[in-house]
Amino acid sequence: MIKTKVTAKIIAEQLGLSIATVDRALNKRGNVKEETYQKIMQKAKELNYKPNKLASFLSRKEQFTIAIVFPEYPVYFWEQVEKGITKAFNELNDYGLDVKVFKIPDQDLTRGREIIQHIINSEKVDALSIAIGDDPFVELIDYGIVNNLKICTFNHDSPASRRMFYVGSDYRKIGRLAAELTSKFIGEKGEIALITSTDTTYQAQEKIAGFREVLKEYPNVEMVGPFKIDRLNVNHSMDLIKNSLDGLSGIYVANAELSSIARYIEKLEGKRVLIGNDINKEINEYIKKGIITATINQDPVNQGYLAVKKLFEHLIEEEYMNNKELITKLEIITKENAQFYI
Amino acid sequence: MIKTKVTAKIIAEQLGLSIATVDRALNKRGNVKEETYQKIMQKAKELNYKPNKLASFLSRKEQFTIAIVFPEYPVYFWEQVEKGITKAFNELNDYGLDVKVFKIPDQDLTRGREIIQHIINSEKVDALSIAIGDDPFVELIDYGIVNNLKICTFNHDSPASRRMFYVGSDYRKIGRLAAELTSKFIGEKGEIALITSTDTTYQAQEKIAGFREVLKEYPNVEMVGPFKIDRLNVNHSMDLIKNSLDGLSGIYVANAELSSIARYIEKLEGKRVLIGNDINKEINEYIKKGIITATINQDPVNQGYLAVKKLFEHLIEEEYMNNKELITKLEIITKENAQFYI
DNA sequence: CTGTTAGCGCTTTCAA
DNA sequence: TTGAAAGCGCTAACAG
Repeated sequence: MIKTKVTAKIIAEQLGLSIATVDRALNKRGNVKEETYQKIMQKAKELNYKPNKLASFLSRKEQFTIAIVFPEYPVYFWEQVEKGITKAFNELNDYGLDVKVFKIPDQDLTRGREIIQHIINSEKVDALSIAIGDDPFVELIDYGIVNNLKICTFNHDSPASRRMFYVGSDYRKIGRLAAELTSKFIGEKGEIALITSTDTTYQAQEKIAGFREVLKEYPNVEMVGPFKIDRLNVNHSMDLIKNSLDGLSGIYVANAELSSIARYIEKLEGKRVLIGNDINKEINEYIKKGIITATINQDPVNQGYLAVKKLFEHLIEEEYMNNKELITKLEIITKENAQFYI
Repeated sequence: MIKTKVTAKIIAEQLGLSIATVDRALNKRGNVKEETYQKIMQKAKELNYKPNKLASFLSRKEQFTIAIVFPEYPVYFWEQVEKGITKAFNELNDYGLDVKVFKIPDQDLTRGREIIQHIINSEKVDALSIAIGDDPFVELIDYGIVNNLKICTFNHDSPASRRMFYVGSDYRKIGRLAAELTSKFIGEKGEIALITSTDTTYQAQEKIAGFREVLKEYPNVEMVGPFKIDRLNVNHSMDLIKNSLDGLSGIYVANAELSSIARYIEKLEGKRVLIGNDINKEINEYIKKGIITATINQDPVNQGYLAVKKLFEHLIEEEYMNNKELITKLEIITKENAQFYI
């Protein structure tokens, strides 16, 4: 049995209409008599018509440009995000997508503002994905939205803004998972230090809050800290809290200094559970050595991928998302499954 | 600056040639004078020409059919695999892919042989993905290969056959990861029971071997078992080993009866670490209750997706894979990240 | 409201 | 060894 593909042409022929009319009906572009419209739609359903995306895109010859803005630090994390961006680009380039990547030098929010401002004003971009933020960016995002840009945030949300959607982790859940893992690995009894960074971001706050929430479920586990570590001077910061670390069963490192801290911990006496976030080669080495017990991965590749892909789908109106949150999954990495993430 | 897309036409114009000649050169289809060929290739590189996949597929009008054969049991696992298959189908249907799904009734290898035999003889299929196996299927696979079918295995390999590649877990690694997790969760000290099924498959053997390997790294952890559980009579089988379970710190369930066993364990006195494989709603409930500590996920959706996608890429000769293994990742699921997998 | 026509970028005859 | 022409399935003027 030969299966003839059902195309708009087939429908047109069977109904004695022109392809143009069929096309107008199928795409609800109006200018079709109600009666004809019904006939076409019915025939389409009857034959199980599926429009061919390739042909559609090819003939429409639209071009879309998505700009994507994110920080540089920590490098290993954003490199993985960029892999996902590249993956989405390769997948969608033939469909008319162009992607422009802007990396913001470490912590330079002013530069970030300038770049975004410039992108909006250039009017050469259809959509924008932003991973820097906190409050000062809300008005900038809204300004872009008013100027007809489609904007989403990723990795780092600005919920107060009018961005269309957010792609990334739920940081409270990271904290929750960290608390669960650390508690279970220390045998649900003992003290856990929470280490964070000197700058108190919303994300860091959320992690701590989540951590505390879950610790309540473990009556014999206590948290000490949070201890703030200066990322430019990890060893010194650690020296300052060294005494507090004695007798602890576990440590959760909520900032990006996991490997430096692992290096420091390695030299200390005694064994303790060490949990952190994300992964790179260095972290992997400490996992192999048993210094780091486990790490929580934010699926950075997928974050980059979705930040582009979902925006593109939004642009072509395939999926319409307004004020949604696309929470990416949290993966637990230990010695025996680290190979899959590195 | 307006970026003109570089198409074969542009190259042709700039070189004063016809599109046909340019196309022949670009696709190395011969019948082009060496000199002309060089000119074209150089120009293509100079302009950074990238062929448009959509146009290429549309004009080539090839159709491919992939058949995919897998068991029904355990249902929740194969449902997830099927989701991945559907995802790949939806993604590639416009490119000319058709997928035919064959589910083999529980354990009925004879039926499996018949179906595969029939698929091969029908000559209506270009490629075949098989997830049932062990030795008796080797000659069947080789027969298909001889008959010009592209064949891969997934989830369940037949390494002795001439299949082009395998997509799925490394079962030894599952066992290894299970041992690491259980050991760490029990505080690296105590006895762990390993529960498996009555039929001794290669996969089960591998898991056990991996489990033993890693336990050696934990001097204070001992394994008891493996205990074989009859899946049609879980409670009875459990009753038989109930006494051995007293005083154990942990249990690793390597078969597909995790939720039944969790239900049984729930009623026992005392608390122990319980680790298993895969996830469904019922398993998730026991994770939430704290009966199941963690479970190891084989990424079934991705297995189904890749089993189709990679075969398709092989068919269109985009990626040529011979005798390769595509090992899918192992994910650790606990209470606080289970929501992402259900 | 409907149809005709040209064209997206590439592939494939067929003829020169 | 090269080129002209038709066509994949859909869309977008434009004319009627």
